[in-house]
Amino acid sequence: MFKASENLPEQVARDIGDRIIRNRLKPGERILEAKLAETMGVSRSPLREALRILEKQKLVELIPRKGAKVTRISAPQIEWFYDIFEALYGLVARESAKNAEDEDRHDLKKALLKIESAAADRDVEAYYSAIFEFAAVGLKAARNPLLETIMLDLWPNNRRIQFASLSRRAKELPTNVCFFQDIYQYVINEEPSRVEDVVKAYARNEKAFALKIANGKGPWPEEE
Amino acid sequence: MFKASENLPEQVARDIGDRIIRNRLKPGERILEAKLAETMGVSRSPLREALRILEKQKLVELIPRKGAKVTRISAPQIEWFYDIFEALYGLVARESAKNAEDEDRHDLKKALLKIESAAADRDVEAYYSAIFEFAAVGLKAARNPLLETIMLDLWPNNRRIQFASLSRRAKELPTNVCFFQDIYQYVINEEPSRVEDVVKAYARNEKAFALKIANGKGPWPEEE
DNA sequence: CCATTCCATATTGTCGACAATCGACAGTAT
DNA sequence: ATACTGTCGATTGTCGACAATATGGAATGG
Repeated sequence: MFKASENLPEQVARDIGDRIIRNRLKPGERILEAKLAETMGVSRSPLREALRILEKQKLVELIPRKGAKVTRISAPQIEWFYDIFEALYGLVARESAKNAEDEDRHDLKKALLKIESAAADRDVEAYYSAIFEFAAVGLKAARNPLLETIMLDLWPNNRRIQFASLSRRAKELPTNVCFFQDIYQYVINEEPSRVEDVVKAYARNEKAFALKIANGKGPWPEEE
Repeated sequence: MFKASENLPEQVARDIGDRIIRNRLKPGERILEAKLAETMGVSRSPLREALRILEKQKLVELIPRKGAKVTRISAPQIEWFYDIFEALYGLVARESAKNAEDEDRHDLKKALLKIESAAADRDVEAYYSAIFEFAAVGLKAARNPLLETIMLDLWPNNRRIQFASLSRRAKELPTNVCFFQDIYQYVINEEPSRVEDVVKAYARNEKAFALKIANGKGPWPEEE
């Protein structure tokens, strides 16, 4: 089922994580090691390591001697997540504006163009792929590898929260594109505190949107 | 009464983590699973899980098929760490001031008293134990469990950085106590942005101190 | 003399089996 | 009826063995 060429636990983690993000594994659902391992054609050892990876990404909760559960995600968790996201991505933005090299600016421009074209096409999938790329470039430009690992670990959670609202976001895209244009411009002009403010505002905007969705109608079915 | 017997991987992780913090395992040093497992009288399975925990705490670096290495910690790493610490602890501080209950304020007062008495005694060990307690109370009061787990994972790294300078800190204690007195006062008065500023200033202060030590004389012997 | 290939060895990755522990349920005493 | 206790099946935790892979050094060819 999986190629042995690349790291097995990470592949398994990516697969399970994707199922969680796409809500095929429900919040609160228990994960049985033996069953999942057999389903995926691996033994329990790599599967258990995968669970540790997913715990680091806050997609599952590991309770000693009781097993793994998919983490819940509703209004409070969304607030918790975006508050952290705001603080950390504000830092990323500031440091990017301070430390970016020409190459980074070039990559950022490329990512911005992708965002713009995806938004113009109303292609939500491509749009999210593009903003991830944009974020990744910013992360690299910030020149803080520790921050980079933390943010990359948090990213699946971001995707997970956004996933539920994918269909409703099409009409919001043009508005959000402005944020990225501003961010790009301020990075180019090396205005750290400006770009920090914009990114934080963007995070608050995302938070409000996600909360509106979550409260309007629980898109994340609970299951014990 | 009796503490529920802890699970093995966490005990192993704490033991190894402590050795890293106290610099008995040197930065860059490779960790051999079989040897360490035998030394500690456990098999490789719990030891490998312990390594995953330590990776989450950024005390070791896990490289697939090449094993585990103790992470390096010198000037750049110190900057990376404290920049993140500043952003996140600023958030903790602000949220604490907003969300603290009477009980939290009471616990904070107790922790502050411990800090003050330890500082008066020039008891560096007790001082660090007390500021951890102070920080933990703040973490609880912030009412953001996600942030709490992230910060608690980062804490060993904080201790590790501070460890090298323990002996040189005795004379600095009274200065630092003022920070905590301010923090306490602003939390009590529910002034989120004030306490955020103070905590961030504290973080920058710690960063500068740690960098001074690190540059003055490399207290963290490297070893390949 | 240097680079390259190949091999022996050391080390990590994966597996299946067994032990320890948990949760549910039935049985018993009050 | 209720609370306690023992037992059983299901599930996680740990182990030792084996497979896959990396590392370092010797042999080979340029």
